[in-house]
Amino acid sequence: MTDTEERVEVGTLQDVLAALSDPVRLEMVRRMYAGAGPTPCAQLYDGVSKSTASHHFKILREAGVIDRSVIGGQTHQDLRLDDVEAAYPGVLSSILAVRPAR
Amino acid sequence: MTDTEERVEVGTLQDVLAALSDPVRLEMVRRMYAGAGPTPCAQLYDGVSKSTASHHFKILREAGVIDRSVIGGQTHQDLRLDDVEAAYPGVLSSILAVRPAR
DNA sequence: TGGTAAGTTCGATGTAGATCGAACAGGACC
DNA sequence: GGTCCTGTTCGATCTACATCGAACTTACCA
Repeated sequence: MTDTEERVEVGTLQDVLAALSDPVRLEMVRRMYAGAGPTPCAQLYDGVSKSTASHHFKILREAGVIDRSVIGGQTHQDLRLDDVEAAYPGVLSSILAVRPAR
Repeated sequence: MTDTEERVEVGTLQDVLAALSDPVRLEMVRRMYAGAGPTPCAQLYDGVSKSTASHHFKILREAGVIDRSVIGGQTHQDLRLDDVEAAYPGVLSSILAVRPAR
């Protein structure tokens, strides 16, 4: 069962850039992109604690970069690539295109 | 007379995003882009002090986003759009494409 | 009905950085 | 030589935020 929550507007360009300027968060976004689809939280980071990760998810969510959904009782994070692209064409996609291999 | 200084490599993507995530600095970059060409420092900001502006210039310079040149004894800042594009295609140009009018 | 696992929330802490004024350095110009 | 003008550097300050552990919530499962 998929239970998608209310999705807020994408934040300002400033919000989006600030959200992506943190290494932990950029890595999260990259993993979501690589995973293609809702991904359980725990697969999106390592090196920081659960509470820190949750803090970063919140910032990404408030910037409108990601979305939260609950699938079978488990929280998943979902990249809102299309929405961000619609708001700021090329910004997120070009960032994700950096470092094609590795 | 144009006296361009040693130009360092463009920083990491993280550096560039962090540099652009500050409102004062993004505005500086936008004005340089609009000006098209080396621009005197004073025209690139308002609302902050000289020393603060100089601090922001330094961060942009260290990220490889801008360049400093001295024209007729006066310091000018110059956007390194081509260099940043070469390193991270589409990133800076798509950011600058946001908010076409105003 | 416990127990475990996954996320969030809550304080607390530490550090990076945005900001300022004042002092300094280099040209242009008189 | 003096005197603006422009920009950088230097400390100092203050706030934002990245980080953690601990407590709480909810859901699944035995």
